[in-house]
Amino acid sequence: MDEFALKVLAWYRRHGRHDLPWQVRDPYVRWLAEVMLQQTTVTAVIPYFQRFLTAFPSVRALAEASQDAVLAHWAGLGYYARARNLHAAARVLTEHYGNGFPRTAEAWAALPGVGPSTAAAIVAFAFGVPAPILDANVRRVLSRYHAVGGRDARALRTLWAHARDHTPAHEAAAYTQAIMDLGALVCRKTPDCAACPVAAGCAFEGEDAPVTRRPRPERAVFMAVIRDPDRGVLLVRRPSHGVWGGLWSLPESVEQHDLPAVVAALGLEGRMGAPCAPIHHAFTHFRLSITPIPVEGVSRGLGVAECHDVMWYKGGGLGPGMPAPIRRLLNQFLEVP
DNA sequence: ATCCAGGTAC
DNA sequence: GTACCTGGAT
Ligand code: SF4
Repeated sequence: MDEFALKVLAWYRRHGRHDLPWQVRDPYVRWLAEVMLQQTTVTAVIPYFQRFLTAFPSVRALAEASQDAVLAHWAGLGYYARARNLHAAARVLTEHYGNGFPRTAEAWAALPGVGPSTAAAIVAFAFGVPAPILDANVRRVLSRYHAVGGRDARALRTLWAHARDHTPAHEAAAYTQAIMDLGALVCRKTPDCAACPVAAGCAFEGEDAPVTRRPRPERAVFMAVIRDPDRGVLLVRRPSHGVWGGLWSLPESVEQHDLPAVVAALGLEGRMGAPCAPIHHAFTHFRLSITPIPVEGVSRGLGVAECHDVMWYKGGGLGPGMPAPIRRLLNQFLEVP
């Protein structure tokens, strides 16, 4: 076996993570966990993983669920295309694989929301297939160990080749977790090289390739908080593509003076209250300022009936799937009416 | 307020 | 290349 892999495996037995809740063989569990772990840290994932798995304990249960139920259990975790893709992929799996699963990384990667690293991690963990991964942790380790500069396509190809060369034919599951843990626990942004099992062969010179950060433009929206003593707060479903796709949110407009028309289009009449203090929310690619505007005295009996894209929410329970800042905002409004 | 952690789809 | 999220640390 590759010397590098031997050392990483030996380190992992003593210092790696062995009790994460998804460390089982079940392909469904590993798939769910790997998708949740995309762009998301372990501590953020754990509570969502457990709730989600309780609600949808099998591929079939997930496939038979509504998208609303799936999004409700994903709400707050972010990157909601993951939930929509997971749901769609569950339906593909039940249709094409029955109660079975793909056995190759290529077949997994053909499913929506499963890219090369996720696919490789799934087959390595569930079936012991020696498929290389290159997530952020592995990439950091290998780019330093082999002194691969740059973040361009050529550097990426080189790193994939190194990942493939290091991945052992046996113990692929343990090695995959081991190299991820090494990146997460030792070869962090500021590496702890004194604790690293492969320091002797490492070519790291102390400088990573620079990351380019784009400036984040500002956007602003106004959101109507339409309250009714009996029915709660009115929510509308967001379009299935774009930010917060498919989640429930508040009626909104880009211009404040357009908000009454948005409310009127829902068949409602009420007084526009004074705007509340804006909420600031940062996305990867822009910053959003949300100004809530309470709408009071909505006439009883008026308003569109609840339908596929409009609902009243009284609070309590899991509730509909809402973006994190909207959830926080509503918690305030529903606590202090 | 700003930085930081983290893959896939188009 | 650009779109897509959140919570925690500083
Ligand atoms: S020696 Fe340091 S830089 Fe090299 S792989 Fe280990 S932790 Fe990373």
